[in-house]
Amino acid sequence: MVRRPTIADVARHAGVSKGTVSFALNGRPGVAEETKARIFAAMRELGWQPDRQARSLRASRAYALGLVVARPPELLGIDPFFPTFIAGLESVLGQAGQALVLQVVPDAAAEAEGYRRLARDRRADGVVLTDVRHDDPRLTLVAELGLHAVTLNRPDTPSTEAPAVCLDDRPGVAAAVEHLIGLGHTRIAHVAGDELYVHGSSRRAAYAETMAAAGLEPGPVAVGDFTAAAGAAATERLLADGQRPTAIVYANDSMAIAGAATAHERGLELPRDLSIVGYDDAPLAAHVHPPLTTVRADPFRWGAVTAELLLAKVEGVPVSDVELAPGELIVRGSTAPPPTDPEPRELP
Amino acid sequence: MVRRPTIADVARHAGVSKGTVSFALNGRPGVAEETKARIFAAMRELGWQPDRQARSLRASRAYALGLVVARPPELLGIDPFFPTFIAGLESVLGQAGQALVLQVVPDAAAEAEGYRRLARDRRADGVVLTDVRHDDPRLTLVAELGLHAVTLNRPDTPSTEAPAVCLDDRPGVAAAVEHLIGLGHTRIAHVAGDELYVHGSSRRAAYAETMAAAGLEPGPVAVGDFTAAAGAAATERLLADGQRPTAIVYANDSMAIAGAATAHERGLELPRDLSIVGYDDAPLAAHVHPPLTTVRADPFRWGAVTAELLLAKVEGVPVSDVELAPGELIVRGSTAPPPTDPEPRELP
DNA sequence: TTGTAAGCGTTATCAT
DNA sequence: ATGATAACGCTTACAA
Repeated sequence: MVRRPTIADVARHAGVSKGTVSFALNGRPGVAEETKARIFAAMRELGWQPDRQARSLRASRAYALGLVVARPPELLGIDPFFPTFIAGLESVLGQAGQALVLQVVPDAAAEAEGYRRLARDRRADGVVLTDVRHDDPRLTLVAELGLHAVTLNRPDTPSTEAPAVCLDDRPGVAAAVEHLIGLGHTRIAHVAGDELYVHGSSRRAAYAETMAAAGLEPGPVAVGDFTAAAGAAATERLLADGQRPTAIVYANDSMAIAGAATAHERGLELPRDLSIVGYDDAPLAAHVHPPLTTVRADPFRWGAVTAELLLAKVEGVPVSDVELAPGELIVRGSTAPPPTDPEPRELP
Repeated sequence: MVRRPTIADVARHAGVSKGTVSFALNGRPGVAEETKARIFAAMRELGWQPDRQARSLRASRAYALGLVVARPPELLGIDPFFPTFIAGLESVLGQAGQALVLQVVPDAAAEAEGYRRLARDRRADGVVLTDVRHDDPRLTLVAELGLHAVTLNRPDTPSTEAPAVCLDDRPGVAAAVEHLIGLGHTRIAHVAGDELYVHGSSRRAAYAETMAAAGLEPGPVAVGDFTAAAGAAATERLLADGQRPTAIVYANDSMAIAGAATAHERGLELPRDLSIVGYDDAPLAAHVHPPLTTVRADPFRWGAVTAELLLAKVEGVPVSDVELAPGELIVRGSTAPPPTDPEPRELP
């Protein structure tokens, strides 16, 4: 570990003062072209880069963004969203010389503590708020903490402080329901995600509205919490019902895959006896039996755009909400016309 | 945003000098009990906490650990390991007032660049090396960069510089093979992970050794890369074989689940016609059809222990390798005795 | 156009 | 036992 060169070394090498080097570096007016060239040559020669820690102290900036992920352990491993979203964030942050500081915590209380730590230790200049909840308390929290923030999709009480990066999940769910209706289904059930979250209830609303728009009675709805176990339990409830649905739209792929397994266990054959649709297009979706019809969003791009927006906001650029292209329906083998007999066959 | 108090404010408030406050804070000898009490009272009263950025500059430390995850996008979303491992890291780092800076990159070249950035920007004091490869070039890289490091499992040329946190995957794979042998299987195939990685080849070796120890011919081995698509393709190859295996041991759950779907497509019924075993116990493993027999390690604990070891190393404490309890076999519905007819039934 | 010097908030080294 | 003062490496008034 050799001592790394400082701005003073560069200044000495170029025969100028520290201040001049700083001005040249940051492109301020008032440095002659010729000296500027000499300074840059010295920088290259010494391999000097401004020290981030010194700059951080001086500017009181972290040059980093924060992300606190609050997920129960079972949900963590299966959600295909986060890793790809983070890769998207990173694709922008890396270029910008910024870092991502990540926290993974089990629940909402620990999450709040996470934001507090981020602010107290000046680890991040801004944070990304994912999994927006109804009346989300984090909006006021981050405002108090003086952290810049952006939300993924709009909270129900939009904050003027935190712009939203929106990827509307309703068109995808609507397309799924319409696809099933087009196949001839009329008894279409829904396994919703946790209604605590905006994306849980917006998917549910899209389902109900699309059914209603087609003149169909919105079928039974079972609420899960996005985990595979909840998807299995919800499917149990729906299938035990007298008027068994011929199709089920799930709020995510994990629940859909677990639901398919549950249907299998009950002796149903998919998609002959039951059609199912997921949401996310998880990497496994194409590789289960039958391959899962689902909705594919673009988490990578979502991450990239989120990073850009938040960085701009941190820099003081005025920003406003961004709308991304909605996810598209990917039709695979888990959907087919409903059974032809007027009444669904009895369960064995 | 009110100006936060500095150590000078505390000193003034307590009627001492900055130096004395610092000594009291860091528990150095040479501060009278009575003044110490006065100083702590002042700290509490003003709500002062030492500023991390100033401390970082002074000590030339980041008070953070780094993790660079290099994964192809398809593999990212499905690997149940990372999120839980990170949660484990976090459980220790949070307590210790440290942060985790994460990078997610697509390939090995970007990964090296990631470590360079971490070091150049002084973002992390140490890094975790996951997915250890044979002749892993990262060991010398991080040494050059002056980053402390620990590896997950031992590289084949163990570095004295970077201790390893080991969770041997061989006993789990051996238990899987023995379980199948106990059920009466003799033609047991293996779908290996990428042989580039130590955990790819160690699982394969454990499979082969256990077969040999039981006096069985190690069956065909197909190599995948841990993705679902590769698992499906590998399974195709194994099933197309004349002497079709009656059981397959996969190097991870993603490939196993995809393999099960492939077998289904070919008209096989699981576990009657084919038994399969995975590795990881992904959250979905218990919720596919049939529920997957697999090996469960403990990524959370692995993360926690890794963080402890790496922090100790950063602090200059002498450390050595740590061995964790190996994963255990979880028997579910995807394994059963082989078909009774002497020859496996013909494929339709 | 350039140099000087004063911060940013710590910790460490000297005195006292 | 405590106080003054100088780093750490940068940015930015202000002077020249």
